[in-house]
Amino acid sequence: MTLSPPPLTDLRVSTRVSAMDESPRGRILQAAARLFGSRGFGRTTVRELAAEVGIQSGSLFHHFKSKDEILEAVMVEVIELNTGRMLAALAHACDPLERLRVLLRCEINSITGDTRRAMSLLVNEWNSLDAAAQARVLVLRDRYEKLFLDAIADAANSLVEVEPFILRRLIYGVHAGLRTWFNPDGALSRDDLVELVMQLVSRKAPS
Amino acid sequence: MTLSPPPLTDLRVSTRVSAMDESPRGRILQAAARLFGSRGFGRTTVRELAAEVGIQSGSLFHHFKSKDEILEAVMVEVIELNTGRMLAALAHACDPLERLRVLLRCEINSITGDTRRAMSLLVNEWNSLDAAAQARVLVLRDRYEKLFLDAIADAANSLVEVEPFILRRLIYGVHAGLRTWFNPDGALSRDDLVELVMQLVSRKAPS
Amino acid sequence: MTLSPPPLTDLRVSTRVSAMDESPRGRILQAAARLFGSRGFGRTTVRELAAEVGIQSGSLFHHFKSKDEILEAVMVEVIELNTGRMLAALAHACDPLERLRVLLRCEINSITGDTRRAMSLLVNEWNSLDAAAQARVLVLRDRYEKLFLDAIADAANSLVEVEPFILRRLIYGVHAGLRTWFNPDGALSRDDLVELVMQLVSRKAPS
Amino acid sequence: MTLSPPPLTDLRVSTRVSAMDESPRGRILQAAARLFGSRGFGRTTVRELAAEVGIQSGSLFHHFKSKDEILEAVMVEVIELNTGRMLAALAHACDPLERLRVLLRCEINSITGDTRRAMSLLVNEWNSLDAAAQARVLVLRDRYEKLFLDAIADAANSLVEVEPFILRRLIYGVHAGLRTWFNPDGALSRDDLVELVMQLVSRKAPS
DNA sequence: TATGAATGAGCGTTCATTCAT
DNA sequence: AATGAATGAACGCTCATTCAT
Repeated sequence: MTLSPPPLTDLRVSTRVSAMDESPRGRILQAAARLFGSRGFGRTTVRELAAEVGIQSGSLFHHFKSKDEILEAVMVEVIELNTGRMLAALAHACDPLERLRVLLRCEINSITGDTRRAMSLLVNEWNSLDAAAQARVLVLRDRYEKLFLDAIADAANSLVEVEPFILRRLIYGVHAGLRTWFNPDGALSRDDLVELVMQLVSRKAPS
Repeated sequence: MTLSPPPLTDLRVSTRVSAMDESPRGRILQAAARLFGSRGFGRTTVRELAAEVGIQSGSLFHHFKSKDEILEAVMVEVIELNTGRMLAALAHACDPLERLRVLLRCEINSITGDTRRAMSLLVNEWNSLDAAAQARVLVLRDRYEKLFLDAIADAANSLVEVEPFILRRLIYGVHAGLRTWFNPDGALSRDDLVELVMQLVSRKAPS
Repeated sequence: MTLSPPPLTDLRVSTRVSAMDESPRGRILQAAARLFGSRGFGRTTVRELAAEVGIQSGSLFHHFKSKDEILEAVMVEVIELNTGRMLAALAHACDPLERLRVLLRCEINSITGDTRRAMSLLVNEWNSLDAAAQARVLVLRDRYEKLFLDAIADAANSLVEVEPFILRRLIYGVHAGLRTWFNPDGALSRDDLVELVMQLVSRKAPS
Repeated sequence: MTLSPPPLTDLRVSTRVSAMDESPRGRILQAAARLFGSRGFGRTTVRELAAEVGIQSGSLFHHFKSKDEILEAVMVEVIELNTGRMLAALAHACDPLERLRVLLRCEINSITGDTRRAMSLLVNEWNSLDAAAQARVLVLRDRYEKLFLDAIADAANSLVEVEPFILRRLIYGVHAGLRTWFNPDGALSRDDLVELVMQLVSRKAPS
C-alpha cells in the first residue's frame, strides 16, 4: 500500500453531500428524512413537511412531482452518499479482514450516525415505493450490497462458514437492529460494536 | 422424556390460541394480522379489513373501539401466544445452552412461520401505537424478552463476552432480518439457522 | 293504425324516470344536471354539488366512485329517458313523415324542456368523459341516433335529397342550437318549431 | 371584375391578421386558440400554454393580465378576423341571394377551416367569460350577426317564411354543428354544404 | 421583458368513525 | 350485533398569479 491514488471517490462523496445541501431541494430532503424517519412516510403530511422546511405545501411540488418522489430521492441520496463513503474508506484498506471491518464501521456509522433516519427508510418504507421506484433504487442497493458481498467473499477463510449472501443478511440484521437501541453515548462505542460483530462472524478456532 | 406433566403453560397457550379463534373477534384479529402485516397498518382501510372478515366496516366498531385498538390487540395476542409457546418449549429443556437454543428456535419459527405477519407488526407498526398502548404492550414484551435475557445470562459462560442485553439485541436483529429474505423451502432450514446463530454467539475457543 | 299494443316502452320510460327520483342517488343526478349544465362540469365543485343536494361532499362518494362517474350517469340517464320517450311516442305513429315529426317533437322537447340541462351536457361536456366512458355512452347514443336515421331513411322520398346521416346532423345542429335562444313563452311555440324544421327538410317541389 | 378599388375592409382584415402574428402576443393567441379549442379552456393550464409558446408561465402575465383575458382576446380576434373576411367577400356580391351565399361560405369556412378552434370557443367557452367580458365580446358578435340579419332580410322574398332572427339561429345551429362531424376531405365539399343550406332555407315553390 | 420559485386557495378524494334503523 | 348512509377533517396535489431578480 504505497501511494494511494488521488481518490476519485472523494469527489463523488462531496458531490453526493451537496445533494442534501442548503438548496431548497436539499432542505426538503433533509426534512423528509427527518420526518419520514420519525413519523413514518404515511403519517407525514406534505403540509408538515413543508412547514418543517418553511415553505407552503404547494411549493414542494416545484421541486418534486409527488410525495413518493421525495421518498425515492431520500433513498437514492442516502445510498449514494454511503456507497461513496464506503468506497472512499476502502481506498485505504488492503487486508481482507480490514476491508470488511471498514465496511462494518461505515454501515454502523450510517445507521447510527448522521444518516440514520434516511437509512431506516430503506427498510421501513420500502413498501411505500411503487414497483418502478423500487426497481430504480434496487440498482443502487445492489451496488452497495456488492461491496459487502465481495469483501465477505475475500475474507471467507477467516469467517464463519456460510454463504456470503447469508452472512451478509445476518450482519445487516444486526446493524439494522441497532437503530432501535444503540446509544452512541453509552458504554459501548461504535468501534466496540465493530469489533463485536467482527468477533461474531469470525471463524471459531477448531475445538 | 415420555410422561411430562400436563404443563400449565399449555393451558396458557390454548387460552391465547382461542383469542384468535373463529369468533367474530378472532376472525377480525386474524384478518388484521394478515392485512396489517402485508399492506401495513396505515395502508389498510377498515373497509378492507371488514371485507376480509365478511362484515360491514361499521360492524367492526362493535368489537373494537378503534382501528388502533385492533392493532394493539393483534400485538398483544401474538406476544402472548409466542411467550406461551416459549414457556411450553422451555419446560422440556434443562441445559442452559439447550434452553437458549429452544428460544432461538421458537423465535425463528414465530418470525418465519405462522405468526410471521403479526410478529412483523411489532417492529414495523410500533409507531402506529399511541404512547399509552405502547406502554401496555411493552409490559408483555418485557416478559417475553426476560425469557431471553435469563437464558443468555444462564449460558453466559459459553457465550461471547458481552452484556446479555446487548447480545439479545444482536440476536433479535438477526432474527428480525430473517423476515425479508429467509425462505423455509431454501437450502438453509430453520434448524440450520438455529445452529448458525448458536455458532455466532458461542464463545470462541481460546486461541 | 288499429290497436296499438300495450306499450312496453312506457314501462321503460317509467323505469328510467325513477332513476332520477327522490332517492339520494336521484337527487344527486338532478343536482348534477342542473349545476354541470349551468356552470359546466369543470367549474362545478363536488362541494357545490353536495351543498345543492344537502349533504357533505364526502357523502357523494358513497353513491358514485368519482365526479366523472356522476357526469356519466347523468348522460346515461338522460339518453335512456329520452330514447324511451321517443319509443313510446313512435308507438302511435305509422306514417313516415309523422314518425319523423314525432322524433323532432321529442328531441325539441328534450332540448328545451325538462331535460334541457342534461341534454346539453352530452354536447358541452363530452370531452370531460374519459375514453372508456365515452365508449359506454356512445352505445346508447347510437341507439338513440338510429331511431332518427331509420325515420329519415323511411321518409327519404319526401325529404331533401341528401344522405340520412348528413340530414340528421343538420337537424341535430338546429336542435342543439335551440338551447341558447329558444324561449317556450315566446311567439314561436315548440310545435311551430317542429313544423318549421319539417318544412326546411322537406323536398322542395320541382321548379 | 378586375379593378376593384382598394377595399377599406381589406385593411381591417390585415390589421386583424397581424394581431395573431409572430409577435409574442400573437404567438400566445395562436397557441391559446389551439389549446383552448382542443383541450378546453378549463383543462388548459397556463403552463401548457406557455410551453406551447416556448416561454415560462410567469411571462404570460407580462402580455395579458389573466388567463381570462387571453380567452377574451382570442374571441375578439377571431370575430374581428371573420367579420373582416365577410365584409371583404361581400364587397364582390350584389344579388341578395348571392350575398347570403357568400356569408354562408364564409361562416362554414371559419367553422371548419383555419379558425375552427377559435370559433368553437365562442360557443363552448362562452361561460368561462365573466359578465363584463361577455358584454364586450357581445358588441362584436352583434356586428357580426348584423351582417347575417341584413342579408337574410334582403333576401326574405326567396327564403322560407320566418323571422330573420329565427332563420339566422337555425342556420347558425347547422353551422355550429359542423364542427363535430364535417370532414373537408369527405364526399361533401364545403361548397356542396353551402348549396345544401341554401336549399334548406329557400322558399318552397308553391305547390 | 423574462424568469422561476413561491404562494395559497381550492380541488377531488379518502377514510375512521358515528348512529338511526 | 349488524347495517350502511352520512360525516367531516384531512389528505396529496393543482394551478393562476405574484414578484424579486
